Amino acid sequence: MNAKTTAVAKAQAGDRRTNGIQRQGRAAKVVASVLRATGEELNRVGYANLRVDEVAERAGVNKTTIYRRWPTKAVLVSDTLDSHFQTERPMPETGSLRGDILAYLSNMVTLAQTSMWRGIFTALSGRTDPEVEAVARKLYLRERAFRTRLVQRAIERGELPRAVDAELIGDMFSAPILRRLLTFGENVERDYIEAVIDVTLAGAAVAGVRNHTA
Amino acid sequence: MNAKTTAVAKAQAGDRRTNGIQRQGRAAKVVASVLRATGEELNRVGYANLRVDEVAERAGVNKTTIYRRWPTKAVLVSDTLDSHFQTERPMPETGSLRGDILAYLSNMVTLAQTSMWRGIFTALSGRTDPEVEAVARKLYLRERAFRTRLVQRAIERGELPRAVDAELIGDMFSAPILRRLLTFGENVERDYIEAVIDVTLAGAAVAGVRNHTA
DNA sequence: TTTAAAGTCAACTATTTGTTGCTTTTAGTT
DNA sequence: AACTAAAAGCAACAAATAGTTGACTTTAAA
Repeated sequence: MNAKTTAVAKAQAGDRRTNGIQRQGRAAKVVASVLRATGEELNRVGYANLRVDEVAERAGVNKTTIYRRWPTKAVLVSDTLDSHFQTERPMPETGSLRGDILAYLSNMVTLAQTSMWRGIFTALSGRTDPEVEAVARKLYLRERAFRTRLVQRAIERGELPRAVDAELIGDMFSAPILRRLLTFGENVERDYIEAVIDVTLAGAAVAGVRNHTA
Repeated sequence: MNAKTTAVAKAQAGDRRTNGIQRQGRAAKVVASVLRATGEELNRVGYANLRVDEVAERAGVNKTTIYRRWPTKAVLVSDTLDSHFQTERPMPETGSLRGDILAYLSNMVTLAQTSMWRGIFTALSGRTDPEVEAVARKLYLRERAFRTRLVQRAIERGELPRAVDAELIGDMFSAPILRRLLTFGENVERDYIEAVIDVTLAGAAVAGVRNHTA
């Protein structure tokens, strides 16, 4: 699926007539440049209007070069998204669940304001190809797990009752924010974020919150 | 923008040599057939892969006929969405806010399971054209206002404190459900819906929930 | 200096959106 | 029943863009 991986693997294999791994410097430069250009174009025109020719031009590279590495536009975008989700975000450590959630959501809103991430968010909303959908799903599950850990820790510290469904609480404080960020690229004010957190945590604190099975 | 409206207006205008409104029966049949076919194709292949030729074939109509009424694919889809949002949904009247919200969300989940609405939801997520985006925004605002009214009524009945932000509460019980429905077409179980409602209402009941400005 | 991987260039195919001119059908009017 | 104008059908287009191919050039490592 990932043409870059394929190319690297082929280079590493190298038969008798091959002199080992080569051109890594040049290849790395091209890959980095194309992925960056894809992200920028994504931001400029969105997924549906992304033109491979324009990505090539912005990257200072020939269209053919892109097609030799990435078989389709979908794979190119999918790889671009992937490359930006490599870095694991650090778990917030503010001392309170409320502070941790606020840090998590503020970080998300900040990211959504950078041009690169706007492009990525655009692609995630407008996805229509299986490859891109797969990346979106992976990211979604990763973020959900991250939020669940955040809440679970707080339960273990005794900040919330044991009966609380950590995954559900994670959904509840993130969904209204994500919906506004992703659906129309709306800005989200800090007051709104805090209000969402307050209602969620007040609701979670009430004993007897039932578990759901999912 | 809406080519159908334009055509009807032209027919009604009618100069000396025109014999008034004509062919309404035929025109209506074609419009209905094309809009239905568009919804069905939307469900089958999604917005990005929608082919006007295939819509025409499914509608039993020539491609040219579609282009004469709807100038672009985006307008066709936009009109299709519009035509399915005409009917105002009745306000639930179960006697309690919890019941009303449950009815509202259950109805939404049920709609999302029909093939026609799956298509519409697909288009709403994958929108990339201004016309389609405009319809999506209109629908979003309408639903939000509907939910706000639902909560506001309950506040006036004394079910929730006056200080509660009705719009925020509406966002909070709907966003997690909509996110699952729209983002990946996931099914949403009744337990999950009830859990979301319980946490939201418990949180809202706590006095001193701050208002946000938005 | 040699060599093979990787990039460039230009020309190509295939698909799909949207257009145009002409012909045919249809439903209301006479 | 014949007439007429709107609207549908049909076939042949143009334009944009994804993706391909083969011949040639550049690059970095041995």
